[in-house]
Amino acid sequence: MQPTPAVPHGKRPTLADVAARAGVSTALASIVMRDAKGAGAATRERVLQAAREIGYRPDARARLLRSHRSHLLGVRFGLQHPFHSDLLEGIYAVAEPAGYQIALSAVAAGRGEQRATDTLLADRCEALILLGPQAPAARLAELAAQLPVVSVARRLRGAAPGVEVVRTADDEGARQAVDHLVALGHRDIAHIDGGRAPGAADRRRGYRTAMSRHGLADRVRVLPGGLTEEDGAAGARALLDAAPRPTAVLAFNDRSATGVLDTLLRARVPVPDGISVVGFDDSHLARLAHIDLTTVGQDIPRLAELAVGRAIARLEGERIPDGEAVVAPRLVVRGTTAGPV
Amino acid sequence: MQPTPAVPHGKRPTLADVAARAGVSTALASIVMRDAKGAGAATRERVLQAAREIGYRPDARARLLRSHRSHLLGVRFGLQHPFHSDLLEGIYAVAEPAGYQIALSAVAAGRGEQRATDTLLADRCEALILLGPQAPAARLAELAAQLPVVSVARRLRGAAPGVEVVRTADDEGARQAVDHLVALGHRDIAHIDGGRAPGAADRRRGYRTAMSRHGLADRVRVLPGGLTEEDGAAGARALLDAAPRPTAVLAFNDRSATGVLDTLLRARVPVPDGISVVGFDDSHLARLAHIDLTTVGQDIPRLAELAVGRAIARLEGERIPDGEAVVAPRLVVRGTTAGPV
DNA sequence: GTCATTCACTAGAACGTTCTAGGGGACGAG
DNA sequence: CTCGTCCCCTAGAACGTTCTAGTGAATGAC
Repeated sequence: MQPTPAVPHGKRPTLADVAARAGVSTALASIVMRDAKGAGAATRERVLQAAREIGYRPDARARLLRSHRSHLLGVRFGLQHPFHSDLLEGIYAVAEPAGYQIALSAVAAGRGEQRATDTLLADRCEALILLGPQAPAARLAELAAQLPVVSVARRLRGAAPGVEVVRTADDEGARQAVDHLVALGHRDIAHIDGGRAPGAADRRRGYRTAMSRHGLADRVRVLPGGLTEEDGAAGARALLDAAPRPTAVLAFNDRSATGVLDTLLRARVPVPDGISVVGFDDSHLARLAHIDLTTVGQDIPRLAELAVGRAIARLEGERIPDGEAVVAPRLVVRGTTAGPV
Repeated sequence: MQPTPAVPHGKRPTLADVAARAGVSTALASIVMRDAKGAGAATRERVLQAAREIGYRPDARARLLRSHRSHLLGVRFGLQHPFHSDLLEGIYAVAEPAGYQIALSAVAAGRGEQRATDTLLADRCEALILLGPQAPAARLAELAAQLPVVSVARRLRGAAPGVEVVRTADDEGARQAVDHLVALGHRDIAHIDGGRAPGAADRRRGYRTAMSRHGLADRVRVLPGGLTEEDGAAGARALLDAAPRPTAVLAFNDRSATGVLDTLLRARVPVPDGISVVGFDDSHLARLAHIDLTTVGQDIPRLAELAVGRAIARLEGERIPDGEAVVAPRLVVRGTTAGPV
């Protein structure tokens, strides 16, 4: 027999039940459950015992209702973004040890950002962490007037006062990729971009300036792309027809790079000996042995730490260094890059 | 100027504020906010106007604290499973129109199933929907003694009384794949399995019985695999060395199948003309034009609908048909299967 | 012996809602 | 005119917890 819950269904045990069973006041029971000081050792044990026996669980709602602080961080994320899942891992890892709970709200088909935000606000979150928000800056500013808001992985140049921004230095990442390729001896380096995706403009710019800095401004070739394998594949097909054919490609992200690799493979162009390929994100995909993609990694744990840190800092009234928190990316060299033949 | 929230920070407006501004009792304001009957049209408008002006938002916690029902379904999911994300899409789509809110809790590194469950219980969820739970059946049964529990995509043969089970007929899916390949003329059909992954045993069994039913028991070949691209790639390498080389492969899932495709491509074995490949899941991956994988699709919307439906049925006291809810999969024929040469 | 201090504990209010019970007024039926 | 109904509305309790303000006893300082 497992320890009988003693309360079959319907009404769950309350603090008053615990107190009654232990023969103390609810206030004291509360003290014990919160592990606050003000209770004797013997009584403490007696209360805990009583709680265990009747299977008591504190009611988070009542608890938050009464306490002034809720210690609850609302995180809004997109269900279809593996990158967001990775960030969430990091956010949990930082927030819970810091004494903050996480309330999740997903953006899904038929459940827009606004809707997802509303439930977080209704849940009395103290601050909002928005992963890759798409809403107009004005809307974010409006939110920020009500509570601390952190935008992760979306650039907002001054357009949304009060919103904390945490992001990767996308331009710097593109620069690192170009530098790496140039160091290997490449000169004809193309970029299949991410269109209007967040970060795409910065990566495009980083690619352009890096090329110029190497005196390769005339070799700049940007192909319109997007964030899926499909976009990468289409870009690669366009590249194969081009003359002169570039010897290296920087894709917008790993998914796109996978599409590039696939197209090259089908066209019997060896990688990296025929064409070098660089991705962006260092996703699980890139690490797979049979893909083994050279890519620009985002420092996800650091992004998560900064996001949570800024939110908490704002809540606890600390002054925060002005401006965005920009995290440096790091090139991960694997098997898809080599010198040109 | 945007509509000034009138409450800068700290204290958010309460129902009493709305009532005071509209010149009515809080009870009446509550009626209006809940859209319940018992308020005149003019007053209703006046209250709504007041609420709008001061930027009032109902406090979900206080609301749930008072009402006997919370109409809150707790959903536990794994951050690293795209399949769970897809299920969540479906769950939101069904639950919200039915008048139920969703509380999410993620299983992440350093945040086990137990911990994830605890927060849901503390939030006073009325029922739990667990996606791919790994906990021992006894633990699930223990939970089920406290509140309705639905396990999605994990088989529990009678070991956890009180737990509702919703899952795909994995054996049937494997059968459909084999039937399709046999109809195309294949006889040497291999299976790269999923090891200990949920569903793997059923798919293995389905493959075996289908082969037998076609009189191909002596052609059965099961290779040890897993759920990643890597596992599929390894299995494919083993197949290429085998004699006689099979003309078709059923992979455990799409990720595995992608690994198979990659290996075949590298080995210059044309697909489908050299070897046919079938996946499982019909993930986004499979649908990509340059992969175009024939695969067994799980009916995700249906799984979600059943999961939510069972949870709600249990809550509202309806009698539920005995046994598991098993959803039929459906073969999606794309470009990676054809007759043998 | 008196006073302050500390400690273990308690009564009761408070958090922001919803629910129960009921109070007036208007209206129609008899 | 009286009664019953219906409609709009309100007072006050309740939900399960934490917080504030204490109470009484024991301890220690002088």
